Amino acid sequence: MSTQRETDDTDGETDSDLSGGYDPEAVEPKWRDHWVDAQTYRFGDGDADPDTAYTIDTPPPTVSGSLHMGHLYGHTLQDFAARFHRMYDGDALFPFGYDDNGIASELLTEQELGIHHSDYSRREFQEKCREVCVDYEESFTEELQSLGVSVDWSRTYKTIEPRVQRTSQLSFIDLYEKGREYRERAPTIWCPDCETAISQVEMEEEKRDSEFVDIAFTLAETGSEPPANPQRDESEYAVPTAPGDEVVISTTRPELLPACVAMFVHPDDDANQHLVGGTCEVPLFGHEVPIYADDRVEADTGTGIVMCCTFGDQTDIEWYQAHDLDLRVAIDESATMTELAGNYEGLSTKAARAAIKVDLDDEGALLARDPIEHVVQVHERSCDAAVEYLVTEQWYIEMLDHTEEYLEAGREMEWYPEKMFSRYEHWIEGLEWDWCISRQRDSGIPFPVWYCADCNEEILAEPERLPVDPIADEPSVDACPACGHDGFEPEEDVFDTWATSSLTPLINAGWGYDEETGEIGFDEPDLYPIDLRPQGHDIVSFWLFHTVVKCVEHTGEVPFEGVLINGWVLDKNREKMSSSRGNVVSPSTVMDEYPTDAIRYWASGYAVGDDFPYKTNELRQGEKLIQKLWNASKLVDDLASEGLDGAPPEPSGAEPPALEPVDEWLLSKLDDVVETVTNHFRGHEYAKARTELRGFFWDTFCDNYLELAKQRDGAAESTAYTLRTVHETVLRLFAPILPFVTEEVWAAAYADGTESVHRQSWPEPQGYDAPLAPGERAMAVVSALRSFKSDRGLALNADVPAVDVYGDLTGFEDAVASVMHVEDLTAYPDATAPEATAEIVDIDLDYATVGPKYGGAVGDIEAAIANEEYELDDNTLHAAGETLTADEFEIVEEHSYDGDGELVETSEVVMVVHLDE
RNA sequence: GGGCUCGUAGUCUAGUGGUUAUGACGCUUCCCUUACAAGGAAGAGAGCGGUGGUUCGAAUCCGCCCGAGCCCA
Repeated sequence: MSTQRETDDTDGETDSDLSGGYDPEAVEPKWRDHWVDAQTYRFGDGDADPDTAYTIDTPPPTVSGSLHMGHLYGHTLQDFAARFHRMYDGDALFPFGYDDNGIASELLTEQELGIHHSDYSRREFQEKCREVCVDYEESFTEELQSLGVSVDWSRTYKTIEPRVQRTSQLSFIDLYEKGREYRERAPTIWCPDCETAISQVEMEEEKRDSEFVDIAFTLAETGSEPPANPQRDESEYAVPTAPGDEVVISTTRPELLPACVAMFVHPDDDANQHLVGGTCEVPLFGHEVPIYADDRVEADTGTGIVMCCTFGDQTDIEWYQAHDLDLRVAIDESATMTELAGNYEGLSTKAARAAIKVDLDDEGALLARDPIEHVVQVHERSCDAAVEYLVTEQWYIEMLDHTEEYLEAGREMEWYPEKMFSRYEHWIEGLEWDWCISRQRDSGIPFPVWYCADCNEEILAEPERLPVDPIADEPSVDACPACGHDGFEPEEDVFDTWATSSLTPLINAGWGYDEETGEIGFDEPDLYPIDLRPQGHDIVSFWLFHTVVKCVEHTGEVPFEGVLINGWVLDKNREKMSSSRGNVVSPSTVMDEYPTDAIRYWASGYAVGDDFPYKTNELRQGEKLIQKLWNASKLVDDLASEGLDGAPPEPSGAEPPALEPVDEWLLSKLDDVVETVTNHFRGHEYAKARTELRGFFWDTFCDNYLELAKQRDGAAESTAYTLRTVHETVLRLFAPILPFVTEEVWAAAYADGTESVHRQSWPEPQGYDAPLAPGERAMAVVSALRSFKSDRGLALNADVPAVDVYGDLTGFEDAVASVMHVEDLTAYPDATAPEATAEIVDIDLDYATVGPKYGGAVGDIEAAIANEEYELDDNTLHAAGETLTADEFEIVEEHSYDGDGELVETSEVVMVVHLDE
């Protein structure tokens, strides 16, 4: 919509005036195009100090489809912060990136084109990936721009682009030189579908239907003398005691039998202790395996005897390492049975599983089969293949020795909301693996490494040569520095996606190698550390964590001042949206039906970090508000212009020499609102800012002040000034949440040229400190008179001959009288109504002071008051043997009145209304 | 199984020890009052998931139970 749009006559497009109704369908596209064309949000154009300007590190999404509600909410939330701080701090860096070098992008490409990466050369496949990603990214960008987020589109990046490749490879070299990386042959988590190592964080659990089978091994020898009467609770199988007896295990994976290297029983399993130290023969395959005791055996599952294969799960790996077991590899990188599997060689694991069951059955070794649903570890999201554990050679970043530093880094950041820190904390405390960063894939960023063909010496590329592709490029050295050999093998692996996407704070601040100084540093050091990192709460543990690891290791500094964690958008029944449930709501549907400002208003209405439901009736609130804002603006425009005898309104109009009390009252309230709202925005409390602002604008400004202003013929200058000042300030305060309608009104009422409301400074309190009490009392009188009229079926504009108010209304008499159509309004400060009698009906205790002071006696005091067993003299209350001072209680009176007119009494005001003249 | 959250009118939400619990949507009644009927005014509607404690006092603190979600095994 925006990037490819024709750019004709943008000046004409932004014409705005306040006539007619507000039409978001016309206004919003106009501004979203204009903002992109005019580069309204370009960073660094103003004269703001880059060191104090606000910076946001937006985590680059992987695009695998169109925008979903999570994107919509996440980006909107970031935009609240960006827009507020752009005004508050003078400028804001709000960049954007795409993560397109990961396995997710490759899977998308395979899916989209119906191909498999192994059918192409690496280069060819990379080309295809980029083509597919470009298409997706373009439409994603358009959708994001149509949301109107204030991203600086001149500061975008893709993680596959050469600049980012250079950064990623430099990161590898820097960490290598710091001694934080190593290469090792060890068991790794392997996806047989993608044919690559993956890290722990890329696994997820899935429930699958499976079959638990009981398989009989043959006992070759026992480790010690069996007990006389071995008993096993709840087992249908006899305890094996002599060679030749059956040793029964349960498994879901019989195809791992050829990889079986040991058997285990629990050390507390008395019935089977005699097996420990003995051996068993594996059925079908015939090899003998030792029997050990280990407390990692789950005694409650199966027969209490388990087999250990290299490798079926993570416990197998632990046993393999702890007991120094053999390595028998029966499954290869593509989940095909190896030579070790004998007759089953060449079968897939699935086919082998079926075949082995048949053969076990033939041999009488298959004792039982039970269908079960169990949890398997699968490769995340789109892949879904069950993982294997293979011994392979991989690169790792060492982390386990620095966990305390990473924890400290987490403590130094501000967490919004605070409770999310514990998720980070627990993740680090539970870390068990270093970070495997190599992937056997095509479309990532290659390791800048070669190996000596003779001695395996690691030879890294020089920083100034980056980016390099070791497969295509030669190392800079002619001979191995270690042994002098002149042949080299390129590293064929690529980085995992987090190795790159964990560098975004560095990418945004221009971290790199300076060829002139030969040092690594920042192009824009003022931008680092980054002020804010927004993040979904599901990926705090890995994405955010890995970013902290990388940045702390590279710079020694914590990368973020604050972390903003967003929750999920749930469906209208508070359930997570998912395609399998069929409850997904697409942002484009929502954006077709509601103004973007209304969507943003809805998105601002929840505490940061909380999940919240998508409810269409919640979106109506925002719709109503933007219409109200528009209509109020029209009235302000009218009134303020007339007030100045037709002179055009100016936001910078000078304060008139004398302000009317009602105007000063409103400006004083505005000061309070500015202060409160600013604090809410600073603390990312958007919902509170929203509520405060809406309340002031709608209730105080529109329902009270504007209604008054409409009726006031005199005091024009004071009113016009106040109307403009408050209106203009409210626009600025609403701008981060409602960018379209505020921009449109601003353009119509205040912009003197091309300046956007989003480039204005944030309002500050102006120092009005008129006492608020008379104004509040005046509003209470208005409210009570409205109620009075409503109760009697009178029109709100019905004339009332006279009202006597018993309270101080200084300065507000005329305003109240005109708005409520009272012909003769008299206020009697500190006077009681004549001919009125007051009767004490109750005494309210001030529990905040009475409670702690009198403790258990409070109940007695209350009882005494209820039974009227108390005495009042002057300012003290005697009850239940206690004496309470004046500040500890309040007398509640009820008035009766037998004069002319009707007594109207509320908690705030007492008055007499005369309906007859 | 462990950890962290959450449970307030029909719906969404505010409220982290002080006693007629906030606001909005929806609902009822009245009103087209010189911006706005997508408006205005007046109302009804919850005793805060259940339960047991602590306290003079609990939606707020503690225990247990029920329900939901996320993270980690």
